[in-house]
Amino acid sequence: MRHLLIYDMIEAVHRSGSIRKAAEDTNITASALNRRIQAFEEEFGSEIFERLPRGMRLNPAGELLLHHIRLQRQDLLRVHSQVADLSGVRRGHVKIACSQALLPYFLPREISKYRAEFPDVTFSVNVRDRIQAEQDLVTFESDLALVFEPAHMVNFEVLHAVHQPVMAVMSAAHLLADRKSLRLRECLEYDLVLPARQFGVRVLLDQAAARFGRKLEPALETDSFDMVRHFAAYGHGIGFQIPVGLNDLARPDMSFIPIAARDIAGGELYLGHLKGRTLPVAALKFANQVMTALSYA
Amino acid sequence: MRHLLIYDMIEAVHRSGSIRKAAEDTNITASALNRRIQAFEEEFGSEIFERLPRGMRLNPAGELLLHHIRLQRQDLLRVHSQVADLSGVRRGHVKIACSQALLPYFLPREISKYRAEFPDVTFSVNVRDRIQAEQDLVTFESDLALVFEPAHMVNFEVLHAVHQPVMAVMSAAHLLADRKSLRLRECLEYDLVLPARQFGVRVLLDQAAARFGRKLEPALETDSFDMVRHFAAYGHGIGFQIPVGLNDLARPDMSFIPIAARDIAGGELYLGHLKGRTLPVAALKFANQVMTALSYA
DNA sequence: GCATAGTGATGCAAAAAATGCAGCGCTTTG
DNA sequence: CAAAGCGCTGCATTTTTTGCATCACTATGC
Repeated sequence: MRHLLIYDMIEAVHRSGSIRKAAEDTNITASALNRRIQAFEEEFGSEIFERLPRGMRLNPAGELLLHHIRLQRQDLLRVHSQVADLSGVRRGHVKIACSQALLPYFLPREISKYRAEFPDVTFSVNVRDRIQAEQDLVTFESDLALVFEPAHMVNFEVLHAVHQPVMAVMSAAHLLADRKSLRLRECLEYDLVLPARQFGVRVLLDQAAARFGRKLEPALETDSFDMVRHFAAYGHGIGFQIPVGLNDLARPDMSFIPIAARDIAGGELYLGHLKGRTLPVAALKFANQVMTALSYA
Repeated sequence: MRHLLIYDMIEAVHRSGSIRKAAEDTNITASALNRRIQAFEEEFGSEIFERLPRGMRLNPAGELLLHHIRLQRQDLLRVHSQVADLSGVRRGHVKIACSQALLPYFLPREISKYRAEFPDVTFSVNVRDRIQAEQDLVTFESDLALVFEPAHMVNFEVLHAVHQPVMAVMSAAHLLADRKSLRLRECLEYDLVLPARQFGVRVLLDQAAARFGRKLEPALETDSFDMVRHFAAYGHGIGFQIPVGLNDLARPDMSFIPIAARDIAGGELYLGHLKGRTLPVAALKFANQVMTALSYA
């Protein structure tokens, strides 16, 4: 959109931190770019950049404007997608920020299912912890977030929530593998493989352990849920995961056993978007599909 | 904002229904305007106007775009007002759609109070019935709506609600003027002056009368709440109003008596804005003031 | 302590885009 | 069937934007 080029330029300057660098990205001369920024500030009624000896930085007014620009752009995208929808074409792009737990089974399955019906809809999936996910929504980096026990929820509008107990994950050959339920205390007798502290499951585990005066000392601490599963599968250790990230059928060599609710109540997996946003058609339809999938999981 | 001129042009064409008429409003030639519209449609990827023999009309895609344009413009206004706020200047403009009942005392008082603190904030007040008010929010004609018993509430995000019993309004010399409470049945013995059918108070009255098999036959039916008060004050009739529109001190010649709750439960006066909107600073601050005023009314 | 490389700003001429004018083809209206 | 109103378009003109060269300034490195 030619008339919104100035917004691209502002963002380019913001990203690169200097007019000259931004000029290259924008395929324009530094002088032209400089004058457009100046003209814009003149019209806007206030400066939006601080002029530092090393370049340009957004001032508070610029930060506010930047958010408007992003909102504006995303809303225009939504209009485009709705217009495409009018003419019967189902196009669009859905951007998802999600917890690692959704990657192995849940999201691939849901995305395939959706694209089977609407092959012209494309997806981006960004792995984010529960703090980053909300930030992603604020910057319009993602349309939807699917996270376990999100941290703030200030800008988060919940579309759906589903309860997830904490599951112990171990080799099918493990001594405890045939149990229907496990007490947390029993697990502590074995090597533990735990997700890093920024993850929701870990927080729940730490809290539970603290309640009976223990501190968890994992044999392996990792930020990869894949690693948790693999280490548990091939060693004698015990890992922890939430059900949505597990699949009995795919792993007959492993055993997944819920931790007794009196030890760890579990947490909520939330699907949501930025408060007050109107989602593009494609994102909204996909969100609806995910909601039913979560309900019958 | 020069780069958003095309939006003004689109709106001008939409308003006037033809390029040639819109060209005059825009201070531009019809040919130039025509080509800008065409260029925009080209870029946008689809036509936004239907070409009729008598002029131009927005097609569905155009309607969607128009809403985006309005949202975009209002959000930019909000940014401006927040930027002004940054530099310590409290500027802005607050647009209110409200019921007639708020006009005589409530809004003048609140607006004065607000402007005493921030004299550079200006206001527009549009009198709207409960159906129009919501429409006003959707078209961004107003930032805030303050209405009694709104009709749909689909696009309405409630900030505050306060209960309002229905009050009988009469001359201080009226036979019933000294009562502490009135049954609806008693009022029906006298000449009635009622607001027209689109108003919330009237709806409540009609419903209540219907419950004991009566149909209200007003001596005077009017769409002016002022008229209701004046007729009641100078005749022997009885009018009806909600408390927020009345002021004992200002009218010692009149008497305001609540109708028994078992006859008419009353209704809610709502303060709200368009669902999902971020209000400009000034509108938000004023809304907060109104909320406290309503709470202690 | 001074050269260097980086920054944003600006005057001026060239290039590009937008505009105004006049006129075409069309449809409805009286 | 003429008149009036509509959107559209070719062409000359005006306005705006751009690129180049250069200035003034400030950290950084030797």
